[in-house]
Amino acid sequence: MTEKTALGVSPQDLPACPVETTLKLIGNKWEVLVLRDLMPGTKRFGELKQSIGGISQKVLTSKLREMEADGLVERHVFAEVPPRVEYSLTPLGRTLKPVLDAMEQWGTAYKKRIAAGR
Amino acid sequence: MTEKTALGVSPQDLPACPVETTLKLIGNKWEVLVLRDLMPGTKRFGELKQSIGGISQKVLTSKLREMEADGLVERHVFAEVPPRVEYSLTPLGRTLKPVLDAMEQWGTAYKKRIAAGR
DNA sequence: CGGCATCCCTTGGGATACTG
DNA sequence: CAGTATCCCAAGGGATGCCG
Repeated sequence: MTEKTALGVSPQDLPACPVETTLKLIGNKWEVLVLRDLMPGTKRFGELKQSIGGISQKVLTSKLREMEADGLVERHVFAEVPPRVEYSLTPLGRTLKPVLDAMEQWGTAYKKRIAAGR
Repeated sequence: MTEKTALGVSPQDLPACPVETTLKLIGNKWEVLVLRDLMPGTKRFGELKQSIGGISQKVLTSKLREMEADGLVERHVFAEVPPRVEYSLTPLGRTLKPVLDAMEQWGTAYKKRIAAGR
């Protein structure tokens, strides 16, 4: 890794194929679901854990850290008792909306197909 | 699992969220890459293994079987010596093109971003 | 060539307990 | 509440060898 950018990503580390590049950032199921749940707006850690469903807090924490390092997610800590931490998408993270939308549309169409018995 | 369809998928098994439904079918890195490489057209097993890159034939075989069971991929065996097996997308598989396109476009834009040092 | 079968290892990821 | 720290397990996935 040479010549790091602000995001900690150097261009040479990225695969030649754009699709693989995307997979590097959101190739994991949990990452996609975090994206989906933050797309509408800011959420607290606990809310996120609940809305994703079935994720342990250890994994959620690690995924959020990765996505933060990749510049997709922002973390805001409030100096309160009890502590409050809010997560939101960065502008870069929000640019992934078309991908999420495509997935949502396909899933919807697919379910109609299945329901129709095809 | 009750009332199975021709694809072996029953509607009740699908998550309520369309995005999760899509993830069930192509939530894996390899599955996305198989899709990408079959999108242009038919490929033989060996070609696929090469073009995907970094996948073992055991994993490729298992992923192709899964995708075949899900109705995304078709398998054509030719009775020749040496044997030839060709894989192609089904009409259903081809409907995933918008998702792949969205990922490709995002990856391209992201790499420009990184190259520009942002 | 295109598989299975087998062995084996790394990793993702869950559960629990503890802390600021 | 939002973590960190352990422990532990199951699954993903690589390598090799054999077969039709």
